[in-house]
Amino acid sequence: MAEKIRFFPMDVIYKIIDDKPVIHLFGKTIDNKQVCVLYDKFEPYLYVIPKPGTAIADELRNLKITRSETEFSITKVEAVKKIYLGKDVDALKVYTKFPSEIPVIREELKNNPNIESINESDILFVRRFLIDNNITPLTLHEVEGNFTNKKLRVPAFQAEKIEPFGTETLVKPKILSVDIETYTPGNKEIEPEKNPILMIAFYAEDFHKVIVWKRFNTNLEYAEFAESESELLEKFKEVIETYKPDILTGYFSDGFDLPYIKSRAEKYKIKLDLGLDYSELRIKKLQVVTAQIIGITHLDIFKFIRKVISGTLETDTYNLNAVASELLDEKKFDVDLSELSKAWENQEEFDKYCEYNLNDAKLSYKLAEKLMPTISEIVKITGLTIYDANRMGFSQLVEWYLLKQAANFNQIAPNKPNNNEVMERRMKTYKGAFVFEPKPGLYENIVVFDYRSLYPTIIGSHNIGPGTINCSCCKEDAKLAPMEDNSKVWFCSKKKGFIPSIIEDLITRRTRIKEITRDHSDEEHAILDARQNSLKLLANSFYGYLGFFGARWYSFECARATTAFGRYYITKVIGKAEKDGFKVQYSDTDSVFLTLDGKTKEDATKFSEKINSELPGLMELEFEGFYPAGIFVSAKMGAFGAKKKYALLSEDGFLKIKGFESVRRNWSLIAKEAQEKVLDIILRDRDNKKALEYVKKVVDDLRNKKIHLDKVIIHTQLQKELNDYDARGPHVAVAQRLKNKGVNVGPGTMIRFVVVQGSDIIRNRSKLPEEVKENEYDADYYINHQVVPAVERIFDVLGYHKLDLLESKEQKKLEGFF
DNA sequence: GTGCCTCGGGG
DNA sequence: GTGTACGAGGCAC
Repeated sequence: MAEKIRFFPMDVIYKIIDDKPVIHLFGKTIDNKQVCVLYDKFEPYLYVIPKPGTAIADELRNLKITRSETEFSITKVEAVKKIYLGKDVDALKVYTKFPSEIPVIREELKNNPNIESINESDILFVRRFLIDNNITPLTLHEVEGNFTNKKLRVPAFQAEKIEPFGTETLVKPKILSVDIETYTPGNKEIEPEKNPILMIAFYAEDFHKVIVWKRFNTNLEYAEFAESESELLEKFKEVIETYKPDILTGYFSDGFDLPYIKSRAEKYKIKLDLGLDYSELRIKKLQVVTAQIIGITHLDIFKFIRKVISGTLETDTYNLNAVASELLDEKKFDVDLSELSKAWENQEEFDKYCEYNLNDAKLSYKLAEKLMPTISEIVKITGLTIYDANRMGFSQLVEWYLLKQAANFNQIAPNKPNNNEVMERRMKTYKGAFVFEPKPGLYENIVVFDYRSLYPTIIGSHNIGPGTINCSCCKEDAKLAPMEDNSKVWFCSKKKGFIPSIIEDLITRRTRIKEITRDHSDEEHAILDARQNSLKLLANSFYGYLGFFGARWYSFECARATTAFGRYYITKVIGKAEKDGFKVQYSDTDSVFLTLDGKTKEDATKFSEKINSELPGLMELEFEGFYPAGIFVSAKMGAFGAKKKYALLSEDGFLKIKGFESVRRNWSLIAKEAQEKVLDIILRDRDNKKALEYVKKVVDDLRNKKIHLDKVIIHTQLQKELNDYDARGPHVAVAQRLKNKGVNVGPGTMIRFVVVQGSDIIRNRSKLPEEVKENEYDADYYINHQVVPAVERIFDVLGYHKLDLLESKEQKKLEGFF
């Protein structure tokens, strides 16, 4: 009698058992128990597209290949009707017994003159299985079959049938976070062959532990001792075996913790057979190192953050401290790691290192917990396992989403480019977005409009994709894309293409979620927000994907047409706005800034309604906001190119500042304050004189040392190791002195310093705030290198000169000489 | 510019 | 494992 169970798949592998490939789906049952579902009825295949007018099915059926005394053969050939890049094709689905036979068959058929192309021969067996059976990790499935005995750490269930069951998602996977500290004498290189692991911290919701292999006096209840490093490693194994996490996480655990543990275990000949199938922790060294445990999802939260989240973060270094500060508002403990090795030898002050170790594990745990909704959504959209999604960038995520959808849309996927194609693709460039530079100045009554998801909606509305470009069915009466070189590019107007359909689906799903989000509680809100955000990230990646050299659905002309349409639509708004009597002040890619110029807000609303009534499909010009006042500042054309610099005052009194240095951290507080205050006075009080007087006051206060020391501290983050700096700026010099004092400094360390009076070069006058007395700072430095540069360009716009700022009441005459 | 190499993260 | 990988920045030429 067959039984039914319901479970959430998490990790998938296959093994050859009894001369058959057997899919193993590790996951969690509905009553929260680990399980492994086995399925042995899925067969490997590839697609062959024969040349028109040829018949090779029988030839294939009889094909026998012998390689190193093994015979490979095709088990089955099915004729299938498919769509390949927009064209209907009669393809052959060619099956083999084992997945490993697929590449052999492909190589054998590669040069067959009757074959147009061989496709989908490089899609991994388990991914093929998930796609073809519509199985999405982390969502509920019903399985029919029976429990069976297998040499696994979890119960095995032999399945006859596996089907998705509703929309339920695994809510709370058991996450265990790991972090190690190692012996690194002299703060030198990390050498796993030489140096032992000293301690390992674990952190989970209901479980905190630090294991150390030297005894010391402590009251820490979570500290546990091992007698040796090898015992420490055995205990590491034990913790994972008994805690049974669904997800093992760490910060850069792919590249550091797990490989280090593996290499120490090898030294002691300890088998790390943690896999739920008793397989060993696997470290794969390709271009990047990865660590995998079968059945337990290894989530390297650092990798996910760098690849997927980084674009939405302020920080530009992705070390644990910086990321935890921004996402969790928590920091690493301030512990000098270079002292760890000494403390280890002397067995002293060990509590703080244990606390440090546990805290790091806790931070990674919290990051994993916080990002779970986003990870989970990406998994549900793409159908990849967490493990796979964790290690992919956006172009790969888009591609796997397309591969999953291709099956639903009866498409055969294009192949990846070979080396030559990649090289050719890399060479090609094309024209990007339209930018209308603002004239520096102060403006009133600014209306901002922007196109919602401009590129995704263009792709959808204009049916842009490699399957619809320059179709023969529309050739005669084609509506051409507005290419800058007038080249003839059009997209099918009779049939919706694969990529445009997919992207419109993403956009409408996101819109629907956004609509219902506000009716939900906080927790549900966070999940829905993660969903809509993941959908947005993915939709926004399509345009880049079309122009990405490694893409299967690459199309240079499609990417080029997308920006061409983008320029067309934004310049259309500009043209119409001008015709209607608005004044266009600024525009970039998908947004326009207009001044009313005597017209009313209602006129502006009507204007956008008119535009919208003429826009195709999902395209929409959104009213972003109305601003009573705003200032555009001329941007320096420096090494970074033209920067967009403006500040707007909203109707409800908020300042919106873009591109000003005040958002950067390596400015003293006094400079930031001065800049914000000046913008505030100019936009809110509309009193330029008052702003000028304010700056003069700050300048005077600095001269008279009335500004507090705290406000002149400059924060700069070290980007690399001290020895790697050629240009030894002030922060590097200060860091060097810190290091000489025995403080551990390195990339990511925030250096605080104050410039003091004197005639020496700046670097030698940069001191730690603690070393400086209240009135020792160099007023002239802060005036000329901080405050004045911060506001100078704003006053330029108002017609004042730099000298006007410096002219203090007491020193008017003196300054005049400069 | 082009090509090659290193590094990020971790201790 | 039906497989393939990044991207930025510095330096020499």
